[in-house]
Amino acid sequence: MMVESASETIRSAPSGQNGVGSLSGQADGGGGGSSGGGAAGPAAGGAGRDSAVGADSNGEMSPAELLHFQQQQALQVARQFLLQQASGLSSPGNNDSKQSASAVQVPVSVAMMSPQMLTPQQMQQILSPPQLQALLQQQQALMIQQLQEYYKKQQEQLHLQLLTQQQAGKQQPKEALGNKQLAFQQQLLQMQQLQQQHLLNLQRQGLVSLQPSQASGPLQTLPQAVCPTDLPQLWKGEGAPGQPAEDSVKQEGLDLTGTATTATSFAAPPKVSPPLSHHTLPNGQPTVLTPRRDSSSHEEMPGSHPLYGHGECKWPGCETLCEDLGQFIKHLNTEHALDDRSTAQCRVQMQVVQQLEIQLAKESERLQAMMTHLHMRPSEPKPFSQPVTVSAADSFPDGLAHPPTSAAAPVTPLRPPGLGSASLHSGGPARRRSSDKFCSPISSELAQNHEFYKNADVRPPFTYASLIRQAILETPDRQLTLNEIYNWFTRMFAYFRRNTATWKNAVRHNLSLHKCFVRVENVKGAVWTVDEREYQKRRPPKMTGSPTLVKNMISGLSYGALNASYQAALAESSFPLLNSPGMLNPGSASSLLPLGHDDAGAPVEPLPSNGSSSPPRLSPPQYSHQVQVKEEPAEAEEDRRPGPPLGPPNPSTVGPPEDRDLEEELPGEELS
DNA sequence: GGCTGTATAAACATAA
DNA sequence: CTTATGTTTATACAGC
Repeated sequence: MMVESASETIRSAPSGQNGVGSLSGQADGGGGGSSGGGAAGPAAGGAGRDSAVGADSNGEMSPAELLHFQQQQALQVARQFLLQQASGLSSPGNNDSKQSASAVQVPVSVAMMSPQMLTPQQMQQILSPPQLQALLQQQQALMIQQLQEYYKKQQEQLHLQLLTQQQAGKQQPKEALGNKQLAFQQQLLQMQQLQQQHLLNLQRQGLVSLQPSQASGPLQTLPQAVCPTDLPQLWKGEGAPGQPAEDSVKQEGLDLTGTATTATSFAAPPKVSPPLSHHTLPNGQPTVLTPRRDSSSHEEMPGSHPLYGHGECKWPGCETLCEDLGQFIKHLNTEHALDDRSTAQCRVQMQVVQQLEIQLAKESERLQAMMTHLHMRPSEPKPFSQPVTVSAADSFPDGLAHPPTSAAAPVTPLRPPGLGSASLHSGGPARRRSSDKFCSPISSELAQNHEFYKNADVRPPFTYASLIRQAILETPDRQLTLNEIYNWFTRMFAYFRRNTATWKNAVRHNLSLHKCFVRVENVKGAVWTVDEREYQKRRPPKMTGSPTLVKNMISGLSYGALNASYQAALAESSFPLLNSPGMLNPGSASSLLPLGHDDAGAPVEPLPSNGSSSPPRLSPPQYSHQVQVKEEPAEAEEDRRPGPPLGPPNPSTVGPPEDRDLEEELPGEELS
């Protein structure tokens, strides 16, 4: 093999991988990645990772860095403070608890994802509290002041412009006026973006070092919520669908809060995001990721206007169609001239934006609290005293792959409960067989960590097959085209927003390889469906019987200190059935192991909040029915025996005909 | 050490 | 011709 050189010519992704060890490297520390050459793998991977990561991932920080981070934190705190003031929801206690809580998480999630950046929480751990506090207070005050000042100035400026324009009135040539208004609009937009940016920054608390640059790339700083590749999307959201600015905000909000918005149609940039590119931008600049055309889409194009998109005016409440920019400008000048009405609308819009921002802040905070509550043990971070270094090194041998991306796609302070660490630990690819089975409750796990996977560049601990299945099952029709599957992947997992060539190939490979995936010719082409029976059938003996497996997993997961609650969480996520989802009781951990079967019970899997999918899933029989609906290559007939549409599937193959509602995760006990 | 399941990579085939 | 979609084959790993 040694196809490396060859592959390089074919696609950027592969080459990047080998060279940098993004996917493969991180996967198994060279295991999978080294496929090209057994011996060489590890070595190469190791070298690459060391050199790349070593520089910036070590836990130690220079004084300068510390200061930088402090400032960043101060900035964020200030922003938050501002917001809270605005919303009247100042809850210092809340804030504190949140921070301390996140501090605990940091080690794993953050460290793995962005070794080179410490979160404020971590900073706190490193610095002495009094020190930090003094600094923070100082800077906070400063920042707050500055921010307030800034906003004030902006407002004044706007006001001024409004006035001048009013005076200038229509006396000026239309063009001039148009320009002025344009400038005004842009400024307004800029300001809004700035504010949004602040909010977003707030959201990705803990992350820093993104240049708070201004207008140049407002949204670029909103990392974790949006993967670089999604930016265009976001912008489109704002600029295209003829939505007022508020909508864009909403979108972002959605993103942040967890709904799958971004990648809806996310057209993965055709093989353009080799890991390498990420690496080159440790600071999170997504530039590389965004192909020219993408970036251009949101860059101010010569002939574009923030209030003009998709041929129509995007002034709030106005959807007048305009042939071209010129016409639009005219329209703008006539319909939205500087009058009381427009000004008022402007103000309203500002308020809307503010409200949304506040709302976003609140929701974000709530989410944070929820996550920390559910996933983290408020316990002391003692084990992580040196989180970054340790975890980065331990769990992610190749930390390299992550930093970059994480930088680009910031890291969420959250971390997948339970499995999260597992996945992180194994790092790799869904390559954890056990995880697969064990994770069968994928939907539940997914539901719980939906947010996490969506934003964090962490490889989900599921096999491709299970992911594909999940994607398909989440659909009302239970069928998806290949492209839709791709989209689901990118939408649900930040991880799959890169290395597209690799995982897409894997997806296709899996679809073809596994009998459980059935291709059905449809009116609009071919779609893929899941043959639940096959799927269950192929599943290996559940780990029910093999405590060792479970044990191993846990031990493996607990790269060190896994406390009971954590384990509980882990177990919970793995065996949702046993524990009511949502509540983890530490004590339950022990009970989990025994339980066995992931599928045993059933069902209830909380669906991903994204709702797009139909929560109510069909029971197995129905499934099969549906699946069969489509005619299909009779080939595997005997195997998958379509069985009567409704009738109990073949007993032999399908254990519980009656199926409890178990939906997907059914049972595997049938076999055993 | 053999099996099995999975991940990756890649060569091909085929249809749009 | 290019691209997307599918199929297949080969190799490497991990767990049993």
